[in-house]
Amino acid sequence: MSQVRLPPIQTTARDDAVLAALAGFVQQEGLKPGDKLPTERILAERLKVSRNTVREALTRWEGLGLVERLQGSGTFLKAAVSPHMLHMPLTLAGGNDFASLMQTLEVRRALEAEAVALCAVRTGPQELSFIQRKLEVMEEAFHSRAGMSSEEDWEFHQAIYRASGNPLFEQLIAAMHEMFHRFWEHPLGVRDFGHASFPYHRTIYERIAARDAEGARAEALKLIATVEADLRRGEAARNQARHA
Amino acid sequence: MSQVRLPPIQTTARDDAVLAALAGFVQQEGLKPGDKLPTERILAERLKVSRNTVREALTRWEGLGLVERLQGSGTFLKAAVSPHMLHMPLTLAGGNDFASLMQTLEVRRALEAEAVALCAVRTGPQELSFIQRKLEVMEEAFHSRAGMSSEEDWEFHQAIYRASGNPLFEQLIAAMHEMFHRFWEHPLGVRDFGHASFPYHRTIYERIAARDAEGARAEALKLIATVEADLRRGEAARNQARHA
DNA sequence: ACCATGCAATTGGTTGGACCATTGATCCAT
DNA sequence: ATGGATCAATGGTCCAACCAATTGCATGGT
Repeated sequence: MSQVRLPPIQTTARDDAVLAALAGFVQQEGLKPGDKLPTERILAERLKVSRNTVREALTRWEGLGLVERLQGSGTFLKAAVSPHMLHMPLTLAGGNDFASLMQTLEVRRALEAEAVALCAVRTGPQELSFIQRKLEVMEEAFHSRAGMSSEEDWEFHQAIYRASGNPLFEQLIAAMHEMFHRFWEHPLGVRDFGHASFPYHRTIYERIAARDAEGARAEALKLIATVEADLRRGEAARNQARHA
Repeated sequence: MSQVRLPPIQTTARDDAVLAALAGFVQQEGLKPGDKLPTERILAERLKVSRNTVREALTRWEGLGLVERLQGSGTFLKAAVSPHMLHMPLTLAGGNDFASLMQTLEVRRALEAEAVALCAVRTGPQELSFIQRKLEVMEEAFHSRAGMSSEEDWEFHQAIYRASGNPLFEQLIAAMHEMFHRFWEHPLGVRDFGHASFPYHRTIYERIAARDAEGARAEALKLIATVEADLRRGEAARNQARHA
């Protein structure tokens, strides 16, 4: 690495200064996600900068998902924020075709298997009961709504990722989830999608509760396999329809 | 899913509209990274919006690393941009370098194991010989420079991800790699870092060449384990020094 | 008392215009 | 031809006003 890291001195970095100050304020004030932070006008006045500058800074935080702005209401913290944090913007070029869907699923398989295993090792009793509650909600929704439980399903998985002790898993799989749903908006011909995966949610939970990391990983892999099979089944049906 | 996907009509989404229009422009014009895009003033005029609005939109892209703004010079494309892409800013709560490094490493373990296994199944003879060449370059660099071969090391791994047939793996692990190196800038006490992982590069290659997916996965896990051990060793030494 | 309607203050979103700071090219004197 | 000064282009900041959505309060009807 011959290129010594000498960033050119920045005589003008008001945005960063604003964000740094705001991060310090948040920490000092002990603000948590959901709390409201000061008005743009107040920030501008206090920091002795233009409201425009404040807005550009907040726009950056909004883009990073750290903050949510509601017109007429205020700006609210959306995630924990600390003075020293690292942002790694990731842009994925996802297509809306079968191949892209399979690719996101492959990544999900890799991440989910590891997250579930970590969860089995690390989760505490409190998080475990939280996961259990999500599981029960999901199972009830499944039975009462004849298999449509994708929202509760997702919350169950999220609870697991959160209990893995590594926030990166939650963020990455959320990205995969969103890519998946780009395609999912308009139902794509696979009826009863997700039915086959249903029983594995409980088996995964049981393996986690038993602290059986490898068992949990195996069950997660089975779950992903059923989703993959559903996907292939739908694709085959679609190809057949097209050739008819 | 009781919550039907009905996004509230947005009477005000000028920023997004600007970015959508700009993304379309970039694609239509065939602009590539490094190219300069229109002036803020021109964009404001053409899109019939205020320059401030254009600026807020570009600020979002800048925050996502898609664009670079140089005062006095212009705004330049920094990454490929297409109308349909997913932005997922990853945020790592800093403050504790060691914890952050371990978190990126856990994700890398999940992804690398799967990528290596997929590679063993899918790679063709041409990609295989490419990987072999990267391996030999890396081994020579290792021997001639007394263990410093991080650049060639990385290229070897990249070749494998590329041969996995799933571009998402390459993008995601590249993100992990960059995060890892953000902390790595200032060497943090672990001398001979990476020495222990050296032999596993060849064993991974051999398992891939033998089309042994599970064997390759096992070797990759061993490699990650050595890196993790190095990391823990350095952390322990640092803690000891602090308590002295 | 209770509830609904509507007014008014608050707050983020947008606009237009001005000026500053940096960059890069152009032009001029040597 | 070279070196330096000048100037236009461009992003960065500021200001003051207005628009649009939200919220809460006050007023009035039941």
